[in-house]
Amino acid sequence: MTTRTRFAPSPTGFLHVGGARTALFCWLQARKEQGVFILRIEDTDLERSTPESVQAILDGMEWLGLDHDEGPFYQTHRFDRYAEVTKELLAAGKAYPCWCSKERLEKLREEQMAAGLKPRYDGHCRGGAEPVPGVDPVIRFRNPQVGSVVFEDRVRGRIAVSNEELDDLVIARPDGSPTYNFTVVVDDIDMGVTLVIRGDDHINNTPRQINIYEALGATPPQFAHVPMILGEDGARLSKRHGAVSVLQYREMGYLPEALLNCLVRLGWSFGDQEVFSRDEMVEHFSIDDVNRKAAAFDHTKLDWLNQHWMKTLPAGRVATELRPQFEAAGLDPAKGPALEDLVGVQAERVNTLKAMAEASRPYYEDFADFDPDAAKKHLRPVAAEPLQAIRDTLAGLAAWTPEALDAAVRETAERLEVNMGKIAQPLRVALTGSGMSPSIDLTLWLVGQERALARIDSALGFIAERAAQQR
RNA sequence: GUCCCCAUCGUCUAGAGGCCCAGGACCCUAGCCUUUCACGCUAGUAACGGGGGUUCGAAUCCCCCUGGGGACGCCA
Repeated sequence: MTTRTRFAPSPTGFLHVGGARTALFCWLQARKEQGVFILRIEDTDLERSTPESVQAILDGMEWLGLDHDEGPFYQTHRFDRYAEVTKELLAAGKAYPCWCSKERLEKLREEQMAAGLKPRYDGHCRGGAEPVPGVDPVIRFRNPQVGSVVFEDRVRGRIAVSNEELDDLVIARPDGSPTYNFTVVVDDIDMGVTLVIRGDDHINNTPRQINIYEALGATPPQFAHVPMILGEDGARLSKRHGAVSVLQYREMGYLPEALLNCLVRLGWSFGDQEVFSRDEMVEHFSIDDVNRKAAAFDHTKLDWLNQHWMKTLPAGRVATELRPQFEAAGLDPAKGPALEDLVGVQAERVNTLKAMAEASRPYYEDFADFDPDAAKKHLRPVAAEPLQAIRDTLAGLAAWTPEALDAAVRETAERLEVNMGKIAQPLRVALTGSGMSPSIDLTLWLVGQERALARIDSALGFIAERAAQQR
């Protein structure tokens, strides 16, 4: 039987990293077994679901490259189907209407808590109750009262829960709209899902869902409950941990390859291997190897992986992701070196694309001032001669290539009998305004001949002006 | 409160009774490389939560404790 997995987020917010990892695991397992990956939007909560969230989830999935084979299906389009199944259950006596008021239920809950019991519906209407005039009833599932539900979770192992712990859950509200525990079961049956991979906050729901499968005469799928992702402080990941939305990571300049790589290693490993390409993940991943412990999301590791992938991926691929960062930084890629060339030089110097765009500013637009510290240290009168010398050499250079530029700088230093530093540092400050940049040949290469000459002239002017002031 | 789940360096993890006085990676520190900043390379610090068992032998199996998380909705 072909494996069919599904990712079923509810559109009440963005796609966060926890959801993204669940989606990744579903996707990987399907791809690995050449199965089918289904996307389903669980939007039965009309109050909280928004079209923006749906779009954010779709965008996030697309950016990560987690493509689905079927769907997206929307539960709101399937209300007729749920109503139909509810009717069947009612007809078979496997569900019943309940007129209990919320007030009564609330009071019941409080009493049970006070008595040290687990709050559960007491079955007041289970035996058939008198309709309350003017009140639309909810529909409750008639859960077995004896025995226990046992299932073999593919990451947790055997889990057993006594039916005495469960109660008769609501499957339809007074207005007829269905509830979560019911819709998932109906959908997973209708969509032929064979393996349910989801967060372990759903473990407690599983036994009651299995009871519904059985009431419907269906064989439950396999389950795999993956541990949650925690924030860096070990608490459940939430907004206050900063970025949790996948799309925010794109904005911050992370590559999807890096985020995926980081996520896949949370709760899963393959020997000592840390770096995984998409293909390697598919090749080696197995849901059965996922461990049970909740893991904390580590941003520093993501930074490391991001840089790794910026250095490793084809420059053109990285450039594609870099382009939006230029726009965000207000930089025009047309006004400087080709982004592919830039990536080749900058990838090893920063760990996000955002930082790369920022660090590349001098190659795309003129800067107003020299960094005061760098200028003070390197744009001194003694630097005037080397700067003039290298300017003259550069002005006559026919080939503006890293090789030619490296040779030009070295020869000039040799000719003047000074250390490389004596010429490279002032030149660096002249070219970029700061004391930090790629190696001097590459810096020159990126700045370009025309700009380089003009900036050296500015620097020479700055030195002269400063000398005049001090005199 | 009741039920369920979890427990190896700061973090992610390897480890499925002897190969482990516990390995890798990130972070951090030191050194090397070097025209700056990085990259790279080398080295170092750092963990089996506690207590009982079982066993010739336990990080690995069992029990208790402690600590953490989750669920208990007419949310998903």
